[in-house]
Amino acid sequence: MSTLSDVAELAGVSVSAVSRVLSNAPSSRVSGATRQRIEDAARELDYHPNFAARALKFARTNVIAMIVPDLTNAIFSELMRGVEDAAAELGYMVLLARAESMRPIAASVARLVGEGRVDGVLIQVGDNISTDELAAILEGRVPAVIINSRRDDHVGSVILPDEAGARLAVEHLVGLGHRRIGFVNGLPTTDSAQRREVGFAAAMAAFGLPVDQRLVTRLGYDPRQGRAAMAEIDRRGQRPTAVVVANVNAALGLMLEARARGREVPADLSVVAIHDAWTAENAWPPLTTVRMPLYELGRRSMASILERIDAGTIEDVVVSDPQPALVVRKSTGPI
Amino acid sequence: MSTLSDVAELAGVSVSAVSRVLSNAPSSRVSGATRQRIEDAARELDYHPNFAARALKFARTNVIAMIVPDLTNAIFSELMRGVEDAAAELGYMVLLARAESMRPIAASVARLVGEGRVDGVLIQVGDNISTDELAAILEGRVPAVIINSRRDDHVGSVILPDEAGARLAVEHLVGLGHRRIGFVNGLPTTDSAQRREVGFAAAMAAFGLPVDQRLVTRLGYDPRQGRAAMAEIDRRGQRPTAVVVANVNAALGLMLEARARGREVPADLSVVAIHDAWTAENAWPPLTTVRMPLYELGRRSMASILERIDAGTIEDVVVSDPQPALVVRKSTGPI
DNA sequence: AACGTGTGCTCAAACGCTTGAGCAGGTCGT
DNA sequence: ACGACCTGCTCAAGCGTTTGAGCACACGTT
Repeated sequence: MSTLSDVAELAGVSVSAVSRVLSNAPSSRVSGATRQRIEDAARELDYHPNFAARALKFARTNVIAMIVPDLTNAIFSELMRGVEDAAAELGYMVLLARAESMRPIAASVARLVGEGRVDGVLIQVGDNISTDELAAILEGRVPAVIINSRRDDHVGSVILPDEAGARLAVEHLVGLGHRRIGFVNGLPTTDSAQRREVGFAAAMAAFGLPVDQRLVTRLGYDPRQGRAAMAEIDRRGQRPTAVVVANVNAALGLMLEARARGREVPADLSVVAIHDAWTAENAWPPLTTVRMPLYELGRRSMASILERIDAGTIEDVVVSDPQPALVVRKSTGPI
Repeated sequence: MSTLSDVAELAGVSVSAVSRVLSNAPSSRVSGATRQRIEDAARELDYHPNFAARALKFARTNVIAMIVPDLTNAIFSELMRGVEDAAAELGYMVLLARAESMRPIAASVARLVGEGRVDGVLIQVGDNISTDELAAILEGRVPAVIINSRRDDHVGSVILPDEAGARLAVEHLVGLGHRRIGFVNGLPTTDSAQRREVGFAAAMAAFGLPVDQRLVTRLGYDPRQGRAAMAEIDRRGQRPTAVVVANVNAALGLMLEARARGREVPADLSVVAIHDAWTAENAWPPLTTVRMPLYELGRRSMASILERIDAGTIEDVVVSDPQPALVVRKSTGPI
């Protein structure tokens, strides 16, 4: 790793000259000849500006942290792809941090920002932490954007059109003739779960269908909790002809449990999940889903945190381009 | 973000005193009283040592980069968990970089290390790049460890006991009475695929069973390629009673295609895959797998890169603790 | 009284980079 | 012929840390 002064020495000029040439400053005022010598020297020594030195000088690292509840979630990879692509285009890098519970989140965020390792944080909250707690932790002191959870506060957010997604799922099922439709949701404390439930209820109401609370569970987004939801609905002695599941992962578990209980999908039970992932098309039966713009969610989040950092703007965004779209596979059928 | 001199001012001492106290240097020689004042001041100002300044001083960032072919792979999350846990314990952070093809790998590694952003890189190679190419890129100049691919060269590696894993799968199937056993492998250029095939062949030989090349495909590790493998074996007019699939993801696709072709798993075809993941237990039928120590692979990789950085040691490690273990679910049955 | 020896601090340089200020020499206008 | 101005550079400070060297004072010894 060669430094500016190595290059300066080789080119026979001062470090300032080299710095100005290599970062082609507007007011460089360097002759063509020296410019050439400097560029040659830099190339010969394979010069790369030292990251730490620039970070120290500018109090800017061009790194943002992405904090996620778990890596297992099939949704994460698509989201992350969006974040990374946008970051790359804007000259940023992404530091990934996993945080299972709230305490590590508080600790990591404090360290990351306190030490000046990152310029800002992107936080994808899961079931594990409420938005209120989170906001309390951040207290608006650190540039942060919350993904998938809204918070009209001193911290920005970017979310998906969850109501619309849920509505699409209901419309599909109703179109197939279903009327006894269940809803398998995430934890009721989760912001996105709340919005999806609102969307579900609104869509049902629009069709003049009642929401039977015995067909509604709020156990969580994971496969295991999807299984539990199926078991719970069964235990209540209920037989919906179709269910909207708020998350692909939960839907996978739910289908498994349905089968274990002798119920065929879609013959006995139609299943449509919100969020699409590669696991959906490789499930059996291949899962009908509502594809949400996760990639764009990632991109938009990155844009939003940079806005926050550069301009101080705090915004709450809903990413609805492209619109949520129904992906019909084999897990839904006519009644 | 307060600095050392802020603390020094508040405590009424010099920055050096503060530095020595807060990094509790062995030769501090500070009175109890000033030590107390300094610590109080630091707490009051919520002082955190600036990362960039330390990095500049020590030419060390305590960050390592993890480069992966794609985030979608269910295997990745377990591996990453191991890497992160080990990193956290050792005071390191992980910078995640995705790299679809070779060129970005070369570019990112060069930048990351050249700019001194990271102290070393962990590279999980996929089907997309050969180990030879990779080694050429690195040329031993950057501290790197390759995961899942061996390379007895100027670059370290840490891999899994792939032969043993494949053997376990074969033993399970033979124990169930199968004799016409197929092998659905990753691309033949992939190092791990080669080892798994060696293990498969050796195990078959140990049982006195022939390896019928018409039952062997080498199409890739992805679900899509698993589907293609099933189709290909069918096209060859072959009917194995069981297959060993070199990767869970491919196995999922293969089961889907088998069903599409009217073959029941496990009644008509037993399927066992190498690598366990949450997708395996949520598949239908739940997939029998050979669980490999992926978490430990991650941990060991982190340990290995730090060895490389600190001591310069270049090692080639096989992670076999815990041993590969058969996880019997519902995709395999007696003939 | 002079001297060594701790003790408890401070000084200042260095890590690699950026950037406002300054300086020598040439060119131009009057 | 003399100031004004441009051109092409260099100087030096500063970002926040660490750390060897140094300094003032107190204490115990001869």
